[in-house]
Amino acid sequence: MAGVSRQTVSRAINNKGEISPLTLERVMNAIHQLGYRPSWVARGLATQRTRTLGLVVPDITNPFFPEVARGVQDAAHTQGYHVFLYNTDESAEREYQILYSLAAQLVDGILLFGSRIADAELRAFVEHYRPLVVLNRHIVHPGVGMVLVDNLAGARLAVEHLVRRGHRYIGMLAGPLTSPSSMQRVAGFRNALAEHQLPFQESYIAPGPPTLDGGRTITEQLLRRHPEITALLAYNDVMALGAVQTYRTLGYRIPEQRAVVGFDDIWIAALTHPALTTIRVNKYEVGYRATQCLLSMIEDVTQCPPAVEIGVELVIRESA
Amino acid sequence: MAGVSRQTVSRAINNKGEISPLTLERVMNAIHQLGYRPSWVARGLATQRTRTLGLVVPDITNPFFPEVARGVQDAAHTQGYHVFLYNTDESAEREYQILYSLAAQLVDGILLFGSRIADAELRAFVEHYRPLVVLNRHIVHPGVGMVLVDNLAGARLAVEHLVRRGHRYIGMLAGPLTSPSSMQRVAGFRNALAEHQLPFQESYIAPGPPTLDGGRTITEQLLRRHPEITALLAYNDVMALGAVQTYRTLGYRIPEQRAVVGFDDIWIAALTHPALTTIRVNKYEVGYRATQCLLSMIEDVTQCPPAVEIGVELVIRESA
DNA sequence: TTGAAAGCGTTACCAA
DNA sequence: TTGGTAACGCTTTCAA
Repeated sequence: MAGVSRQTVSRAINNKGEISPLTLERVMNAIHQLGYRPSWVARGLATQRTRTLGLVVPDITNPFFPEVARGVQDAAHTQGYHVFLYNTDESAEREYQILYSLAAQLVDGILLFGSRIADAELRAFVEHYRPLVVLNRHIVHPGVGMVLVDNLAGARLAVEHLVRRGHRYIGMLAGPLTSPSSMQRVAGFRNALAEHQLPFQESYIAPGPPTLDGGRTITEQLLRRHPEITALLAYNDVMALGAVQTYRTLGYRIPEQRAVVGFDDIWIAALTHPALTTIRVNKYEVGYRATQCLLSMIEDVTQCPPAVEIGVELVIRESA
Repeated sequence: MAGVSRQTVSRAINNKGEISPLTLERVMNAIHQLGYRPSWVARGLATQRTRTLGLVVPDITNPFFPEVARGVQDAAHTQGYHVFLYNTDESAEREYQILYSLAAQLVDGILLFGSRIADAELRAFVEHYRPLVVLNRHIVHPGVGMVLVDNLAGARLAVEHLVRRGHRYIGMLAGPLTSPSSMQRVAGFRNALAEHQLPFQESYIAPGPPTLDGGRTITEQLLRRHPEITALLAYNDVMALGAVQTYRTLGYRIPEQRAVVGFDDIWIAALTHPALTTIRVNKYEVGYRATQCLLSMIEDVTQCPPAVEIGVELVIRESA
């Protein structure tokens, strides 16, 4: 319709110069009139780039991840990238399936949050496939980006706050032992207790599933074994909510008799009663900066900074 | 490596018969050893099908949508489809951008939730593009699937419950006037008041943004204008939470003096204090069945049933 | 049961 | 500044 070769049309669309303003205009007109849209697929085949990212999370229904996803989407969108979403349900097998289905030249890069797969395997994957960004794991390897939440500092902030409120016997509702984030928060908790020379026994740290119910039952156990404990740091807000429920049904007043600090500051934390004192993690930023890191690696594998650090903040509300 | 033509390899991969068990095995062995994965992109170009869906929501951060998304993912996954996620932020312009970027042969079908685009435009889009499923909109057109939540029944259930609790003056915190779901819930509210011959004024229905803050301020207004109102039906749980907050800061006891019923039954509704009495919408089912409908249309445009109906249920907790 | 050739819609490379 | 030709990696069609 514009009377030019398809090559010229290609030049017009991608406008990387080398085309006269006149033909450019003619081509653009034709494109408009025809409602022509270049095929993403054909382009992908020709360039070996799809401008597509894969976002892999344990469960988008987990209140931590929607905001992360939003950050990813927004960052991806500014560069014209599309985002695939996947849920692993914490299953390593499912994670493998997803990873290897993505390996079929579907995406240019992957955001892998809450991964269960071993470091070595991830390295191998990256070697003959595409760049990857992981959350809260330390894997130094070209093609692997890291986003690290300052979990150590977060746990310390929480403990310090509790100490200031006069608590001496503090327990921790740890998450799953397989979760690196949980292990980091536990480490921070340990350090902080030691720094303040607070009483400590190994059994002050009680691991469990990072759910409401997990929080409830672990709190009961801890209460039975260590009635001296008056304050709890939870692996995440959901567990903290469970702890609050247990304390309340047992008749404890919060925060006067028992105190609970959560972690993450999910949206609900401000709306419960009592509202949760917690360590805020900027989830949107996690997603946004992870994506920036990934995109820069897609341009050039050596580009991503060694690690993206995400700060953390104490939010004082009512539960402590 | 298997000593056969690529055609035979193709046959082996797609195993639609016409291949001897022996060669099949030889090919499969080679595939395994080489770690070969057929290119999604090349396949898409050849078949004009990407086995990919687009999920468009206002905001994945809105607690209604993660569960919907999960339903979509799960349904898509059973058929080997991948899912793109997009946020419109309720902007019609952004919605257009997304739709037309998807029109570049990227996806085989689209799930459009919370759309702001006019019916006619959607029909036009479907005509020269791909099938589409919409939520809570009535568009009868080949290639358009509908998922309809029974908002009318939901509002009736809520009003009946309030009446049973002795309320006569009932107001409604409506959502945005542009939202079809909100309008349906308002219509159900109107009907129910009429059925029970309850007092009604047009200003008993107060529209506002479907946010916590919207709920708060609309409740204040309503309280000032109509102090006789003792019970509220909210467009969604978030607004209901806002209403609860306003009532509590004003010193009303809930549910003794003032009652609030929400809508949707988002995850948080059970965890607030008081826990929210609400109308449950099975969000996972919305996503799952919408996707089933879409997938059947992708196979054959005439396949989707005229409308997928999603039932609704009264969940009695503490706020009413 | 297998293979050869063409085609899917773009971009890359080189020549004009 | 433009166009011709050859990829890109599959599937489809038809012939052997």
